[in-house]
Amino acid sequence: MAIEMDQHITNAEWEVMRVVWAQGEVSSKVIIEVLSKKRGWKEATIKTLIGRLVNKRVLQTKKEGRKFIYSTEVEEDALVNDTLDQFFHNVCSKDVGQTIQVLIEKAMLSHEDIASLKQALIRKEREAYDVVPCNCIKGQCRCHHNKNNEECC
Amino acid sequence: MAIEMDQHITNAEWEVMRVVWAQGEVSSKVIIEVLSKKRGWKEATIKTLIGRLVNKRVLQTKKEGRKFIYSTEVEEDALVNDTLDQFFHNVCSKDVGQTIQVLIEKAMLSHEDIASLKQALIRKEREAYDVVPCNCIKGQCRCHHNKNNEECC
DNA sequence: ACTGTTCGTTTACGCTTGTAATCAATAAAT
DNA sequence: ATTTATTGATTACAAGCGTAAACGAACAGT
Repeated sequence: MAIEMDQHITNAEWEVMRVVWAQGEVSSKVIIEVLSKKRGWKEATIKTLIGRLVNKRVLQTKKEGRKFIYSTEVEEDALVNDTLDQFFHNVCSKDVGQTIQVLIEKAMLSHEDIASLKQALIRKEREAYDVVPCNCIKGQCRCHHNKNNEECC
Repeated sequence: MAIEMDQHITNAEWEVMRVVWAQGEVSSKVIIEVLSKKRGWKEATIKTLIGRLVNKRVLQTKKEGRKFIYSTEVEEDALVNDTLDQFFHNVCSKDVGQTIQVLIEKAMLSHEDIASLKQALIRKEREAYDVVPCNCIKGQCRCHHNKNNEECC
């Protein structure tokens, strides 16, 4: 990721970011058109969101006449991956495999996706565990081996 | 999932939930022990979080003397999956495969996990797309085929 | 030159969240 | 019986968030 993404992007802000990612360089006008239609937000609301993203330096601005063109250095896939990483802190490492499986089952995947995922799994085999070590602390995980270890379970 | 999970669980609340999921039936005392150690939270803070979860009816209570035993009907995997589902609304369906791949690459997986994921992929092949249809609206996605369609791209 | 429109900025406001202190009721200890 | 500890409930409070109106400067149209 190009920028220190300690920034938290809220749900409403994601909508704005998606427009910026889609368009690359974009005026507030366009963002407002897209989102007022999609979400029924008032112009003012969308302006607020843009303003907040600029404050957080997630959006860059370039003056063009009296108005601004917005863009971002934050890459979409980087932010998606970071956000998911964050979330997976809430899940025991032993359960991640199962969780990914549910994702696969629910996703719409192409043949190409599937081939690529299979390849990834094959590569993964080289570093696979017999049993994935649990990363939970004692008291926060059901697995209860290793009871005397601070690092659960 | 056993209960209508329109409920939003905040990050801080997840910590409490993980204790409840780990223990099944648990007193505030234990929750406080675990989380004050893990997060350095004050007793009062953790009580607030428990109280909020009870208000949201995410936690059930059973009186035992003057104190309560807490439990939940919300299942961990259901909540994890719901939350991920939610999040994936922010991602173009065409990109989900790639996103899952990054998850796989970063995850710790067992041989068993991998075998199971492979199976899931094989099953998935039967309903695989040649090209995954994009579910974004116009203006929020880079893929620009089908320009005249409201449902992008 | 005036007027309406556009667009960024400022202000608003109630709700949620993280973090906690205080209070009140009860139980335990002396 | 009085004191102390436990524990749930109430109150607090600043920051973040969703949603938006109002303001002011600059532009566009006439």
